[in-house]
Amino acid sequence: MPGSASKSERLFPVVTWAGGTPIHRAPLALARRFAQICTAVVAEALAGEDLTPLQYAMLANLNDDPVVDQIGIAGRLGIDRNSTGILVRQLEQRGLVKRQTNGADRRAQLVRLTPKGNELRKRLRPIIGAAHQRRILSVLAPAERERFLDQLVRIIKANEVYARPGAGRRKRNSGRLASDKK
Amino acid sequence: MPGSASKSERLFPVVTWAGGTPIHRAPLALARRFAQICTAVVAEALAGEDLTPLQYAMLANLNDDPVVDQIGIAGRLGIDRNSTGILVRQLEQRGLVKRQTNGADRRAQLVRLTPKGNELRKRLRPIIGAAHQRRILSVLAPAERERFLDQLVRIIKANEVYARPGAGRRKRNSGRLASDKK
DNA sequence: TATTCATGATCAGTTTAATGATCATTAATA
DNA sequence: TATTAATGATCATTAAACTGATCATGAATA
Repeated sequence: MPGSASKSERLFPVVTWAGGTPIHRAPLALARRFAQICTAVVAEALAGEDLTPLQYAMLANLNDDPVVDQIGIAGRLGIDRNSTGILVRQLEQRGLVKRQTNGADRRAQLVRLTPKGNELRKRLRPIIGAAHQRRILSVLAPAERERFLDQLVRIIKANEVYARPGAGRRKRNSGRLASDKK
Repeated sequence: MPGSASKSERLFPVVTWAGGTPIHRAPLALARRFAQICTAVVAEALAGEDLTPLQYAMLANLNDDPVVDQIGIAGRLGIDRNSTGILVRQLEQRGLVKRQTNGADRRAQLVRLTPKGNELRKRLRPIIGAAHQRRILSVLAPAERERFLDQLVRIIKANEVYARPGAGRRKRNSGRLASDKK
């Protein structure tokens, strides 16, 4: 039935192709692909370093403010505090970060880069930055790049309550079927 | 040492705040948050429907071309074929899609919406579209919205080889430590 | 035709990152 | 001060989505 497309179908048509595959021109579908691309580009730039993109992101963030606890890191990376603890331990075992209990608040584990971790961060940062530029932003005209990042920042700031880990995930047992053992 | 920021630090400064939390103004960090937001917005709009955002995305995509095999669906959603099979089975058990073996190629499982599935899709689509508009795109000036989506599409098209599932993930056992049991 | 390769699907098992509960410590309040 | 609530971290477990192997079928080639 041509001409019968609903309003939302007109707003987010299904005519966009990536490599011959139709995808929806809607924020959710585009955001998923965009994040995949950014992750893959960074992963490629990290090849041989034995670091995941998230581990790299943690190194990069730790430089900003050298004394952060794990809750602070979780907020910066957008992951939950448990995953953060696992990630910190992995990097600690490799000697890239160290933990020390906060004297003032002995619940908190303050995390900081070791000299070795800082060396690695300094070496990788221009590599990752160049990969971002070359693979992702170079598609946009130079004048567009800042505006594009600004738009992303504005969307994120306006929706910070939604920028949390675990959204859309089923809670425990909520998907349980009647046939499952109780 | 003020003024000593490296080139990549100047390109992607660490001065952006979302809710008081500093995040990096770099594609990877922004893309992660952006995808989180889109997922959470859609999940909220789907509250009470017992559908994950990905399940909804599959319903929405199945309408475009009613006869697709699971490999085709995987490509459209940007997930691997195994996850696709699991997702299809979940929706099949709820009577939203049905599978039938292709007569011409009996390897393939052709998936299509059932009338019930199509009803659900038609009911949800404007709800999801409105949530996208209200929560995400309304932040941008009307004239910016199309351009923003265009920019995302251009980045995706130019990097389709990177738009694949599983990037940045460790291969089996590659993270094994010497202390692990063999 | 027989053999080899390619493709769609599924099975078994792994990796990542989440949830929910709990412990230790700190802050707030009766 | 004693009690209760809040916070940072960790433990045990679950959920989602992946990898690698395998099976069935189909296509290409000797």
